[in-house]
Amino acid sequence: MSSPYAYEDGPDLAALAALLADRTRAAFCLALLDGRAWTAAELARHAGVAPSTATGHLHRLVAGGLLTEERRGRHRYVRLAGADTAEMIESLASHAPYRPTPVRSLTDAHRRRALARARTCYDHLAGALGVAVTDAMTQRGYLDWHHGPALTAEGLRWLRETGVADDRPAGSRRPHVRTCLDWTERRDHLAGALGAALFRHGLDAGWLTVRTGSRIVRVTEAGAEALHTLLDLPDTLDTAVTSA
Amino acid sequence: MSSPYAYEDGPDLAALAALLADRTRAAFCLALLDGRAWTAAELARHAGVAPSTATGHLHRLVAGGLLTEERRGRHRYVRLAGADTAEMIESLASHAPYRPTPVRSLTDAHRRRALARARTCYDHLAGALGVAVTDAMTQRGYLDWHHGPALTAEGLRWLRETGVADDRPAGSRRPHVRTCLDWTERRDHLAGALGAALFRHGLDAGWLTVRTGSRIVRVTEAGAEALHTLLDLPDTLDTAVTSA
DNA sequence: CGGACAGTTCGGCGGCGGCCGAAGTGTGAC
DNA sequence: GTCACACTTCGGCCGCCGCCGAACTGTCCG
Repeated sequence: MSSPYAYEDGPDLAALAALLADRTRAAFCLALLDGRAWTAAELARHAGVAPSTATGHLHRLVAGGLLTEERRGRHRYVRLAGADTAEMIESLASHAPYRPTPVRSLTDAHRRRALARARTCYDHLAGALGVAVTDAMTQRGYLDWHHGPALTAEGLRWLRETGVADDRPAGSRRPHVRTCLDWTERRDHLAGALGAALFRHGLDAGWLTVRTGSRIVRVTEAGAEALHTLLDLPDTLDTAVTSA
Repeated sequence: MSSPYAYEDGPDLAALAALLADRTRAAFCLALLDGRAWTAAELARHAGVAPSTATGHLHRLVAGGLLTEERRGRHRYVRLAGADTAEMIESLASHAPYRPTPVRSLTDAHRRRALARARTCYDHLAGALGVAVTDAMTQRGYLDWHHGPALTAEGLRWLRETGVADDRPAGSRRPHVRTCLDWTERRDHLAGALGAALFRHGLDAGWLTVRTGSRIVRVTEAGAEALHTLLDLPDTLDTAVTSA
């Protein structure tokens, strides 16, 4: 019993944590939370390290199962291994201390405000807008939190009427309704398969747009109108949503 | 944009992960998942390091907010900061690779089997028994997974009849029904406030016992009978539950 | 074929951090 | 008062690992 680590069977928590315990690798993972596949060079530039350094980090992350890679020609595309990985990272991030950084410019300030207002969280909506949508769905009786988050019968009807394609693949083990702690709002927003379906619908319907390479979500005019009629969200999303 | 880390505002994922990225600290946290308060010396012996080494690690964990400490006389008691911290660690552990260790003795084999059969997971039940209870509650219609885990009306009635004290403190933000990935079974078991209430009731009613300093849960004779009549679990828990 | 470019491998440097033992501080028991 | 003991602080050792630049491999394009 006394020899060091001898009876340390069980999950190798330290090995997993070590993958995220480096600033550069953490920056990679946070960037990849946008759900896209990035190339090694993109990530290297993003984190401010040399390509050779990025290579090593990516090897470790892929070997550790956090990332999957896809070689295409001379490019190495890399993405998060799956929704569960993304949710693990988000959940970890929501427990992590916030690192304040001085605002360096006007565009920087704008970028941050936009990110706090509405952004993607892997494959669903986050930020003030994500929380607002979740709240509105609750208030209108589409979500019930009494015994954990759940979709109500009215919610199901509402989804059908709205035309949200919420069919889960039969074999999928992904939870349907799930919450995800929003790290700017410090409150739950809707995640899981339902959150993803909702967000996908928002894109398909032309309510939301996302610029490639960014997590910032913009609401179109049609989107503002839809959110107003469907969920009573204020038209003046820019101001109203930001203040909350 | 290109200066390293300059725009790295946001959650400091790496700092949090670094706390868990060391074998000794990870062993501390996993041990503390039993929900008890441990002394520094106990943890040091458990992990096989010198007391002076443990001191340093505990300082970091407390400073990082993962642990809280309580000085009493010449002892320093330390415990997980809360249920959310415990759940974060459990969720991380369930994603971590399993580290196989050779079985070293007969008692070791017994200990592992007992741990896989039934153990505590911070403040609720885990292991094969935890999963079996969750399954039985689902099969009898007490839990509904169709739209995320939720307690049904029948489930609520059953809890009342059984006498489980499931009153949540009014101000609590802790989720009521929650799942927790079991790392031996690789399936969900019941967690959250409900899982804790259920486990507490099992202890109070004399159905379950836990030896101090261990996570192993034993089912009493009365417990086996109760689980049989209440949930149709087989009497022969030792054999039946183990095989699953 | 040659040049541009993405990614990789390798060697070497530097620093962080985990480990210990020895010595020191405070608490509790007798 | 004296001893035992829990914990702490400090100094020093050692190894790991993150970083880079330079050289190399392979792909795409003209």
